[in-house]
Amino acid sequence: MPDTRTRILTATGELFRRHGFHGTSLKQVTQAAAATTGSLYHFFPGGKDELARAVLTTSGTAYQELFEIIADGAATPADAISDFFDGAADTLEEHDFVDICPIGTVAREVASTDETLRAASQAVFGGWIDAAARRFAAAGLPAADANELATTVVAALDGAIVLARTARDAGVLRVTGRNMRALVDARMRAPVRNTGANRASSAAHRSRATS
Amino acid sequence: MPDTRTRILTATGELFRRHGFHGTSLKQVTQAAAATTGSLYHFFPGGKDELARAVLTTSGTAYQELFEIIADGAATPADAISDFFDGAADTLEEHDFVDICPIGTVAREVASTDETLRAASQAVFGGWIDAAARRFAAAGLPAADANELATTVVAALDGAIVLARTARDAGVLRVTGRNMRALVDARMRAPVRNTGANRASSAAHRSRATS
DNA sequence: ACGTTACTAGAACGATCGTTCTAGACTCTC
DNA sequence: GAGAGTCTAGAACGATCGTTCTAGTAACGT
Repeated sequence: MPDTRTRILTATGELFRRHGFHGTSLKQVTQAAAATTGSLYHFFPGGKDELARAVLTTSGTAYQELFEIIADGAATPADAISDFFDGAADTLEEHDFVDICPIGTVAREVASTDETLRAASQAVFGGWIDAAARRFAAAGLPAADANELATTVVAALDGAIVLARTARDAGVLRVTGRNMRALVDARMRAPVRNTGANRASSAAHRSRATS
Repeated sequence: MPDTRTRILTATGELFRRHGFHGTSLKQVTQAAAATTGSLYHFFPGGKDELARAVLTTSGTAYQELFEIIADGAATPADAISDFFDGAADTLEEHDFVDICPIGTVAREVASTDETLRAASQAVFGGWIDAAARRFAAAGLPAADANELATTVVAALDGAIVLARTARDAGVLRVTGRNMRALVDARMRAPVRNTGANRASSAAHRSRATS
Protein backbone atom coordinates (compact mmCIF):
# COMPACT_ATOMS: atom_id res chain seq x y z
CA MET A 1 0.00 0.00 0.00
CA PRO A 2 1.47 3.35 -1.03
CA ASP A 3 2.14 6.00 1.58
CA THR A 4 -0.63 8.35 2.56
CA ARG A 5 0.61 11.32 0.60
CA THR A 6 0.65 9.50 -2.72
CA ARG A 7 -2.67 7.82 -1.92
CA ILE A 8 -4.20 11.25 -1.46
CA LEU A 9 -2.56 12.49 -4.63
CA THR A 10 -3.77 9.55 -6.68
CA ALA A 11 -7.30 9.67 -5.36
CA THR A 12 -7.54 13.41 -5.95
CA GLY A 13 -6.31 13.06 -9.51
CA GLU A 14 -8.89 10.40 -10.22
CA LEU A 15 -11.70 12.44 -8.70
CA PHE A 16 -10.64 15.57 -10.53
CA ARG A 17 -10.82 13.61 -13.75
CA ARG A 18 -14.40 12.64 -13.06
CA HIS A 19 -15.85 15.72 -11.40
CA GLY A 20 -13.31 18.50 -11.76
CA PHE A 21 -11.95 20.78 -9.08
CA HIS A 22 -15.11 22.27 -7.64
CA GLY A 23 -17.03 19.05 -8.08
CA THR A 24 -14.64 17.14 -5.86
CA SER A 25 -14.96 17.46 -2.08
CA LEU A 26 -12.18 16.79 0.38
CA LYS A 27 -14.41 14.24 2.08
CA GLN A 28 -14.53 12.28 -1.15
CA VAL A 29 -10.76 12.55 -1.32
CA THR A 30 -10.11 11.28 2.18
CA GLN A 31 -12.57 8.44 1.74
CA ALA A 32 -11.14 7.36 -1.62
CA ALA A 33 -7.60 7.61 -0.27
CA ALA A 34 -8.43 5.90 3.04
CA ALA A 35 -6.93 8.88 4.83
CA THR A 36 -8.18 11.38 7.37
CA THR A 37 -8.59 15.12 7.35
CA GLY A 38 -5.64 15.43 9.67
CA SER A 39 -3.34 13.62 7.28
CA LEU A 40 -4.54 15.63 4.33
CA TYR A 41 -3.81 18.92 6.02
CA HIS A 42 -0.55 17.57 7.35
CA PHE A 43 0.79 16.89 3.86
CA PHE A 44 -0.99 19.76 2.18
CA PRO A 45 -1.23 22.58 4.73
CA GLY A 46 -2.44 24.92 2.01
CA GLY A 47 -5.64 22.88 1.74
CA LYS A 48 -7.47 22.18 -1.47
CA ASP A 49 -5.46 24.67 -3.50
CA GLU A 50 -2.11 23.19 -2.59
CA LEU A 51 -3.44 19.72 -3.18
CA ALA A 52 -4.67 20.71 -6.62
CA ARG A 53 -1.34 22.29 -7.46
CA ALA A 54 0.45 19.08 -6.52
CA VAL A 55 -1.96 16.99 -8.57
CA LEU A 56 -1.51 19.20 -11.61
CA THR A 57 2.27 19.09 -11.58
CA THR A 58 2.43 15.40 -10.71
CA SER A 59 0.15 14.14 -13.43
CA GLY A 60 1.49 16.77 -15.79
CA THR A 61 5.01 15.42 -15.60
CA ALA A 62 3.70 11.86 -15.69
CA TYR A 63 2.07 12.50 -19.03
CA GLN A 64 5.12 14.24 -20.34
CA GLU A 65 7.20 11.20 -19.46
CA LEU A 66 4.65 9.01 -21.17
CA PHE A 67 4.97 11.10 -24.29
CA GLU A 68 8.75 10.81 -24.20
CA ILE A 69 8.51 7.04 -23.91
CA ILE A 70 6.12 6.78 -26.84
CA ALA A 71 8.18 9.21 -28.89
CA ASP A 72 11.34 7.23 -28.15
CA GLY A 73 9.64 4.14 -29.52
CA ALA A 74 8.34 5.82 -32.65
CA ALA A 75 10.20 6.08 -35.94
CA THR A 76 9.21 9.68 -36.61
CA PRO A 77 7.57 12.53 -34.69
CA ALA A 78 4.48 12.01 -36.84
CA ASP A 79 4.35 8.41 -35.68
CA ALA A 80 4.76 9.55 -32.11
CA ILE A 81 1.77 11.86 -32.41
CA SER A 82 -0.60 9.34 -33.89
CA ASP A 83 0.63 6.70 -31.44
CA PHE A 84 -0.13 9.01 -28.55
CA PHE A 85 -3.62 9.79 -29.80
CA ASP A 86 -4.35 6.13 -30.42
CA GLY A 87 -3.07 5.20 -27.00
CA ALA A 88 -5.27 7.84 -25.43
CA ALA A 89 -8.24 6.47 -27.36
CA ASP A 90 -7.58 2.96 -26.09
CA THR A 91 -7.21 4.15 -22.53
CA LEU A 92 -10.42 6.14 -22.71
CA GLU A 93 -12.34 3.12 -23.91
CA GLU A 94 -10.85 0.88 -21.26
CA HIS A 95 -11.79 3.34 -18.53
CA ASP A 96 -15.37 3.71 -19.77
CA PHE A 97 -14.76 7.28 -20.88
CA VAL A 98 -13.77 8.59 -17.51
CA ASP A 99 -11.36 11.40 -18.20
CA ILE A 100 -7.75 10.43 -18.76
CA CYS A 101 -6.20 13.61 -17.48
CA PRO A 102 -7.36 16.13 -14.88
CA ILE A 103 -5.42 19.09 -16.17
CA GLY A 104 -7.62 20.39 -18.93
CA THR A 105 -10.68 20.19 -16.72
CA VAL A 106 -9.12 21.95 -13.77
CA ALA A 107 -7.45 24.51 -16.03
CA ARG A 108 -10.80 25.57 -17.43
CA GLU A 109 -12.39 25.88 -14.03
CA VAL A 110 -9.70 28.00 -12.45
CA ALA A 111 -8.17 29.98 -15.33
CA SER A 112 -10.19 33.07 -14.52
CA THR A 113 -10.26 32.62 -10.76
CA ASP A 114 -7.19 31.15 -9.11
CA GLU A 115 -3.93 32.67 -10.30
CA THR A 116 -1.60 30.10 -8.77
CA LEU A 117 -3.55 27.19 -10.22
CA ARG A 118 -3.69 28.93 -13.58
CA ALA A 119 0.08 29.31 -13.50
CA ALA A 120 0.49 25.66 -12.54
CA SER A 121 -1.64 24.47 -15.45
CA GLN A 122 0.20 26.78 -17.80
CA ALA A 123 3.50 25.27 -16.71
CA VAL A 124 2.17 21.80 -17.47
CA PHE A 125 0.84 22.75 -20.89
CA GLY A 126 4.07 24.58 -21.63
CA GLY A 127 6.09 21.52 -20.74
CA TRP A 128 4.04 19.36 -23.08
CA ILE A 129 4.36 21.83 -25.92
CA ASP A 130 8.11 22.09 -25.39
CA ALA A 131 8.47 18.33 -25.33
CA ALA A 132 6.63 17.92 -28.61
CA ALA A 133 8.39 20.90 -30.18
CA ARG A 134 11.77 19.41 -29.29
CA ARG A 135 10.88 16.28 -31.25
CA PHE A 136 9.78 18.28 -34.26
CA ALA A 137 12.87 20.45 -34.13
CA ALA A 138 15.10 17.41 -33.81
CA ALA A 139 13.51 16.09 -36.98
CA GLY A 140 14.56 19.21 -38.83
CA LEU A 141 11.76 21.71 -38.38
CA PRO A 142 12.70 25.34 -37.61
CA ALA A 143 12.19 26.21 -33.97
CA ALA A 144 9.29 28.60 -34.51
CA ASP A 145 7.44 26.16 -36.75
CA ALA A 146 8.07 23.35 -34.29
CA ASN A 147 6.58 25.35 -31.48
CA GLU A 148 3.48 26.33 -33.42
CA LEU A 149 2.91 22.78 -34.56
CA ALA A 150 3.31 21.45 -31.05
CA THR A 151 0.85 24.01 -29.73
CA THR A 152 -1.75 22.90 -32.22
CA VAL A 153 -1.21 19.24 -31.46
CA VAL A 154 -1.61 19.74 -27.72
CA ALA A 155 -4.72 21.84 -28.27
CA ALA A 156 -6.22 19.23 -30.55
CA LEU A 157 -5.43 16.49 -28.05
CA ASP A 158 -7.15 18.28 -25.21
CA GLY A 159 -10.16 19.15 -27.31
CA ALA A 160 -10.43 15.68 -28.76
CA ILE A 161 -10.51 14.18 -25.28
CA VAL A 162 -13.44 16.42 -24.37
CA LEU A 163 -15.33 15.52 -27.51
CA ALA A 164 -14.61 11.82 -27.16
CA ARG A 165 -15.77 11.74 -23.56
CA THR A 166 -18.88 13.72 -24.32
CA ALA A 167 -19.80 11.56 -27.29
CA ARG A 168 -18.61 8.42 -25.55
CA ASP A 169 -16.76 7.61 -28.75
CA ALA A 170 -13.00 7.26 -28.81
CA GLY A 171 -13.08 7.44 -32.59
CA VAL A 172 -12.87 11.20 -32.23
CA LEU A 173 -9.40 10.80 -30.77
CA ARG A 174 -8.27 8.43 -33.50
CA VAL A 175 -9.59 10.67 -36.25
CA THR A 176 -7.99 13.74 -34.75
CA GLY A 177 -4.76 11.81 -34.32
CA ARG A 178 -4.75 10.90 -37.97
CA ASN A 179 -5.34 14.48 -38.98
CA MET A 180 -2.60 15.70 -36.67
CA ARG A 181 -0.27 13.16 -38.16
CA ALA A 182 -1.14 14.43 -41.62
CA LEU A 183 -0.53 17.98 -40.48
CA VAL A 184 2.84 17.09 -39.01
CA ASP A 185 3.80 15.24 -42.18
CA ALA A 186 2.80 18.20 -44.31
CA ARG A 187 4.70 20.67 -42.18
CA MET A 188 7.78 18.46 -42.19
CA ARG A 189 7.70 18.32 -45.94
CA ALA A 190 7.11 22.05 -46.37
CA PRO A 191 8.05 24.04 -43.26
CA VAL A 192 6.79 27.31 -44.69
CA ARG A 193 5.43 29.84 -42.26
CA ASN A 194 1.87 30.66 -43.15
CA THR A 195 0.61 34.07 -42.04
CA GLY A 196 -3.13 33.78 -42.45
CA ALA A 197 -5.24 36.85 -43.04
CA ASN A 198 -7.22 38.19 -40.11
CA ARG A 199 -10.49 39.12 -41.70
CA ALA A 200 -13.36 41.16 -40.37
CA SER A 201 -14.96 38.48 -38.26
CA SER A 202 -14.21 39.79 -34.81
CA ALA A 203 -17.14 42.19 -34.85
CA ALA A 204 -19.57 39.36 -35.43
CA HIS A 205 -17.88 37.37 -32.71
CA ARG A 206 -18.16 40.23 -30.31
CA SER A 207 -21.85 40.86 -30.84
CA ARG A 208 -22.70 37.21 -30.29
CA ALA A 209 -20.36 36.19 -27.57
CA THR A 210 -22.63 37.23 -24.74
CA SER A 211 -25.75 35.48 -25.96
CA MET B 1 -34.11 45.41 -19.56
CA PRO B 2 -34.57 41.86 -20.79
CA ASP B 3 -37.13 39.61 -19.16
CA THR B 4 -36.17 37.66 -16.10
CA ARG B 5 -35.78 34.34 -17.83
CA THR B 6 -33.23 35.59 -20.33
CA ARG B 7 -31.46 37.59 -17.63
CA ILE B 8 -31.03 34.40 -15.65
CA LEU B 9 -29.89 32.54 -18.74
CA THR B 10 -27.34 35.18 -19.67
CA ALA B 11 -25.97 35.53 -16.17
CA THR B 12 -25.64 31.78 -15.78
CA GLY B 13 -23.81 31.47 -19.08
CA GLU B 14 -21.35 34.13 -18.06
CA LEU B 15 -20.75 32.58 -14.67
CA PHE B 16 -20.34 29.13 -16.15
CA ARG B 17 -17.68 30.55 -18.45
CA ARG B 18 -15.73 31.87 -15.50
CA HIS B 19 -16.21 29.21 -12.87
CA GLY B 20 -17.85 26.23 -14.51
CA PHE B 21 -20.91 24.34 -13.40
CA HIS B 22 -19.95 23.31 -9.88
CA GLY B 23 -18.10 26.55 -9.27
CA THR B 24 -21.20 28.62 -9.87
CA SER B 25 -23.80 28.93 -7.13
CA LEU B 26 -27.43 29.80 -7.66
CA LYS B 27 -27.01 32.72 -5.31
CA GLN B 28 -24.39 34.15 -7.66
CA VAL B 29 -26.82 33.59 -10.51
CA THR B 30 -29.75 35.36 -8.88
CA GLN B 31 -27.57 38.26 -7.82
CA ALA B 32 -25.98 38.69 -11.24
CA ALA B 33 -29.36 38.41 -12.93
CA ALA B 34 -31.12 40.67 -10.41
CA ALA B 35 -33.64 37.92 -9.86
CA THR B 36 -34.86 35.95 -6.87
CA THR B 37 -34.84 32.30 -6.01
CA GLY B 38 -38.58 32.17 -6.61
CA SER B 39 -38.22 33.42 -10.16
CA LEU B 40 -35.39 31.04 -10.88
CA TYR B 41 -37.38 28.02 -9.80
CA HIS B 42 -40.46 29.35 -11.54
CA PHE B 43 -38.73 29.36 -14.93
CA PHE B 44 -36.50 26.38 -14.26
CA PRO B 45 -38.42 24.02 -11.97
CA GLY B 46 -35.77 21.38 -12.49
CA GLY B 47 -33.28 23.55 -10.63
CA LYS B 48 -29.63 23.85 -11.48
CA ASP B 49 -29.66 20.94 -13.90
CA GLU B 50 -32.48 22.29 -16.03
CA LEU B 51 -30.89 25.73 -15.98
CA ALA B 52 -27.60 24.28 -17.16
CA ARG B 53 -29.32 22.36 -19.92
CA ALA B 54 -30.98 25.54 -21.14
CA VAL B 55 -27.70 27.43 -21.04
CA LEU B 56 -25.92 24.73 -23.01
CA THR B 57 -28.45 24.57 -25.81
CA THR B 58 -28.94 28.33 -25.95
CA SER B 59 -25.31 29.30 -26.26
CA GLY B 60 -24.65 26.21 -28.35
CA THR B 61 -27.05 27.33 -31.05
CA ALA B 62 -25.84 30.92 -30.73
CA TYR B 63 -22.33 29.85 -31.62
CA GLN B 64 -23.54 27.69 -34.43
CA GLU B 65 -25.38 30.68 -35.89
CA LEU B 66 -22.23 32.74 -35.48
CA PHE B 67 -20.30 30.15 -37.43
CA GLU B 68 -22.87 30.18 -40.21
CA ILE B 69 -22.65 33.96 -40.45
CA ILE B 70 -18.87 33.91 -40.65
CA ALA B 71 -18.92 31.02 -43.11
CA ASP B 72 -21.43 32.85 -45.30
CA GLY B 73 -19.06 35.79 -45.46
CA ALA B 74 -16.01 33.71 -46.26
CA ALA B 75 -14.85 32.77 -49.75
CA THR B 76 -13.95 29.20 -48.88
CA PRO B 77 -14.48 26.84 -45.94
CA ALA B 78 -10.78 27.22 -45.16
CA ASP B 79 -11.29 30.96 -44.88
CA ALA B 80 -14.30 30.41 -42.64
CA ILE B 81 -12.23 28.30 -40.28
CA SER B 82 -9.35 30.71 -39.93
CA ASP B 83 -11.81 33.62 -39.63
CA PHE B 84 -13.58 31.88 -36.81
CA PHE B 85 -10.37 31.14 -34.93
CA ASP B 86 -9.15 34.71 -35.40
CA GLY B 87 -12.47 36.09 -34.23
CA ALA B 88 -12.35 33.92 -31.16
CA ALA B 89 -8.83 35.16 -30.46
CA ASP B 90 -9.96 38.78 -30.68
CA THR B 91 -12.91 38.17 -28.41
CA LEU B 92 -10.78 36.40 -25.86
CA GLU B 93 -8.37 39.32 -25.71
CA GLU B 94 -11.17 41.85 -25.43
CA HIS B 95 -12.74 39.94 -22.56
CA ASP B 96 -9.46 39.63 -20.67
CA PHE B 97 -9.30 35.89 -21.26
CA VAL B 98 -12.54 35.08 -19.57
CA ASP B 99 -13.85 32.03 -21.33
CA ILE B 100 -15.82 32.63 -24.51
CA CYS B 101 -18.02 29.62 -24.30
CA PRO B 102 -19.35 27.63 -21.34
CA ILE B 103 -19.92 24.38 -23.15
CA GLY B 104 -16.50 22.81 -23.10
CA THR B 105 -16.07 23.60 -19.44
CA VAL B 106 -19.42 22.21 -18.38
CA ALA B 107 -19.07 19.21 -20.66
CA ARG B 108 -15.84 18.23 -18.95
CA GLU B 109 -17.32 18.55 -15.49
CA VAL B 110 -20.43 16.51 -16.11
CA ALA B 111 -19.46 14.00 -18.81
CA SER B 112 -18.92 11.22 -16.27
CA THR B 113 -21.62 12.28 -13.84
CA ASP B 114 -24.78 13.77 -15.24
CA GLU B 115 -26.22 11.85 -18.17
CA THR B 116 -28.74 14.47 -19.31
CA LEU B 117 -26.15 17.23 -19.30
CA ARG B 118 -23.71 14.99 -21.11
CA ALA B 119 -26.31 14.36 -23.78
CA ALA B 120 -27.03 18.08 -24.05
CA SER B 121 -23.36 18.92 -24.58
CA GLN B 122 -23.04 16.14 -27.09
CA ALA B 123 -25.94 17.56 -29.07
CA VAL B 124 -24.24 20.94 -29.14
CA PHE B 125 -20.88 19.56 -30.24
CA GLY B 126 -22.62 17.40 -32.81
CA GLY B 127 -24.41 20.41 -34.22
CA TRP B 128 -21.16 22.29 -34.61
CA ILE B 129 -19.46 19.37 -36.30
CA ASP B 130 -22.39 18.93 -38.67
CA ALA B 131 -22.39 22.62 -39.51
CA ALA B 132 -18.71 22.61 -40.36
CA ALA B 133 -18.96 19.30 -42.20
CA ARG B 134 -21.77 20.65 -44.36
CA ARG B 135 -19.50 23.46 -45.50
CA PHE B 136 -16.69 21.07 -46.32
CA ALA B 137 -19.01 18.75 -48.18
CA ALA B 138 -20.53 21.63 -50.12
CA ALA B 139 -17.04 22.52 -51.23
CA GLY B 140 -16.60 19.07 -52.69
CA LEU B 141 -15.24 16.88 -49.93
CA PRO B 142 -16.68 13.37 -49.52
CA ALA B 143 -19.11 13.17 -46.61
CA ALA B 144 -16.95 10.93 -44.43
CA ASP B 145 -13.87 13.09 -44.95
CA ALA B 146 -15.88 16.22 -44.25
CA ASN B 147 -17.12 14.83 -40.99
CA GLU B 148 -13.68 13.76 -39.82
CA LEU B 149 -12.20 17.10 -40.73
CA ALA B 150 -14.96 18.98 -38.93
CA THR B 151 -14.47 16.84 -35.83
CA THR B 152 -10.80 17.71 -35.76
CA VAL B 153 -11.45 21.40 -36.24
CA VAL B 154 -13.98 21.56 -33.41
CA ALA B 155 -11.66 19.63 -31.13
CA ALA B 156 -8.77 21.94 -31.94
CA LEU B 157 -10.93 24.99 -31.34
CA ASP B 158 -12.01 23.82 -27.92
CA GLY B 159 -8.49 22.84 -26.93
CA ALA B 160 -6.99 26.04 -28.25
CA ILE B 161 -9.40 28.08 -26.15
CA VAL B 162 -8.27 26.24 -23.03
CA LEU B 163 -4.62 26.75 -23.84
CA ALA B 164 -5.09 30.38 -24.74
CA ARG B 165 -6.97 31.15 -21.53
CA THR B 166 -4.46 29.30 -19.43
CA ALA B 167 -1.49 31.00 -21.04
CA ARG B 168 -3.36 34.31 -21.31
CA ASP B 169 -2.17 34.43 -24.90
CA ALA B 170 -4.62 34.50 -27.78
CA GLY B 171 -1.79 33.69 -30.16
CA VAL B 172 -2.46 30.04 -29.47
CA LEU B 173 -5.84 30.42 -31.13
CA ARG B 174 -4.42 32.22 -34.14
CA VAL B 175 -1.66 29.66 -34.62
CA THR B 176 -4.07 26.77 -34.30
CA GLY B 177 -6.42 28.50 -36.71
CA ARG B 178 -3.66 28.80 -39.28
CA ASN B 179 -2.79 25.15 -38.90
CA MET B 180 -6.42 24.12 -39.20
CA ARG B 181 -6.69 26.21 -42.31
CA ALA B 182 -3.66 24.45 -43.74
CA LEU B 183 -5.17 21.10 -42.86
CA VAL B 184 -8.44 21.97 -44.54
CA ASP B 185 -6.62 23.18 -47.62
CA ALA B 186 -4.58 20.00 -47.79
CA ARG B 187 -7.62 17.77 -47.39
CA MET B 188 -9.51 19.71 -50.02
CA ARG B 189 -6.68 19.22 -52.43
CA ALA B 190 -6.24 15.53 -51.66
CA PRO B 191 -9.33 14.03 -50.00
CA VAL B 192 -7.71 10.65 -49.48
CA ARG B 193 -8.75 8.68 -46.44
CA ASN B 194 -5.73 7.98 -44.30
CA THR B 195 -5.97 4.94 -42.06
CA GLY B 196 -3.17 5.42 -39.58
CA ALA B 197 -1.54 2.47 -37.90
CA ASN B 198 -2.44 1.77 -34.29
CA ARG B 199 0.87 0.87 -32.79
CA ALA B 200 1.69 -0.71 -29.46
CA SER B 201 1.39 2.37 -27.33
CA SER B 202 -1.76 1.61 -25.43
CA ALA B 203 0.07 -0.54 -22.90
CA ALA B 204 2.32 2.34 -21.96
CA HIS B 205 -0.68 4.62 -21.74
CA ARG B 206 -2.48 2.21 -19.50
CA SER B 207 0.33 1.79 -17.01
CA ARG B 208 0.76 5.54 -16.60
CA ALA B 209 -2.76 6.81 -16.74
CA THR B 210 -3.40 6.42 -13.03
CA SER B 211 -0.32 8.23 -11.80
C1' DA C 1 -65.41 43.34 -9.35
C1' DC C 2 -63.56 38.96 -9.23
C1' DG C 3 -61.01 34.73 -9.96
C1' DT C 4 -57.15 32.93 -12.28
C1' DT C 5 -52.77 32.82 -13.77
C1' DA C 6 -47.97 34.50 -13.96
C1' DC C 7 -44.43 36.02 -11.53
C1' DT C 8 -41.74 37.94 -7.43
C1' DA C 9 -39.93 37.84 -2.79
C1' DG C 10 -37.09 35.84 0.56
C1' DA C 11 -37.11 33.17 4.93
C1' DA C 12 -36.10 28.56 6.21
C1' DC C 13 -34.43 23.62 5.63
C1' DG C 14 -31.09 20.00 6.08
C1' DA C 15 -26.89 18.79 3.95
C1' DT C 16 -22.40 19.54 2.89
C1' DC C 17 -18.54 22.57 2.11
C1' DG C 18 -13.31 23.73 3.40
C1' DT C 19 -10.88 24.46 7.38
C1' DT C 20 -9.32 24.40 12.26
C1' DC C 21 -8.17 22.28 16.31
C1' DT C 22 -7.16 19.12 20.06
C1' DA C 23 -5.74 14.56 21.29
C1' DG C 24 -3.61 10.39 20.59
C1' DA C 25 -0.28 6.96 18.37
C1' DC C 26 3.66 5.84 16.39
C1' DT C 27 8.57 6.36 15.29
C1' DC C 28 13.26 7.89 16.04
C1' DT C 29 17.37 10.20 18.86
C1' DC C 30 19.78 11.09 22.81
C1' DG D 1 12.82 5.93 28.97
C1' DA D 2 12.16 10.81 28.14
C1' DG D 3 11.22 13.91 24.68
C1' DA D 4 10.80 15.58 20.05
C1' DG D 5 9.19 15.01 15.65
C1' DT D 6 5.88 12.77 12.33
C1' DC D 7 1.66 11.29 11.28
C1' DT D 8 -3.28 9.84 12.30
C1' DA D 9 -7.94 10.50 14.07
C1' DG D 10 -12.16 12.84 13.83
C1' DA D 11 -15.17 16.15 16.31
C1' DA D 12 -16.46 20.82 15.69
C1' DC D 13 -16.83 25.48 13.28
C1' DG D 14 -19.15 28.91 10.54
C1' DA D 15 -20.30 29.45 5.82
C1' DT D 16 -22.60 28.22 1.96
C1' DC D 17 -24.85 24.83 -0.91
C1' DG D 18 -29.40 23.54 -3.74
C1' DT D 19 -34.02 23.30 -2.79
C1' DT D 20 -38.66 24.00 -0.74
C1' DC D 21 -42.22 26.63 0.84
C1' DT D 22 -45.46 30.26 1.97
C1' DA D 23 -46.94 34.85 1.06
C1' DG D 24 -47.51 38.45 -1.76
C1' DT D 25 -48.03 41.49 -6.11
C1' DA D 26 -49.31 42.43 -11.10
C1' DA D 27 -51.89 41.59 -15.11
C1' DC D 28 -55.70 40.00 -17.58
C1' DG D 29 -60.12 37.85 -19.27
C1' DT D 30 -64.75 37.89 -18.15
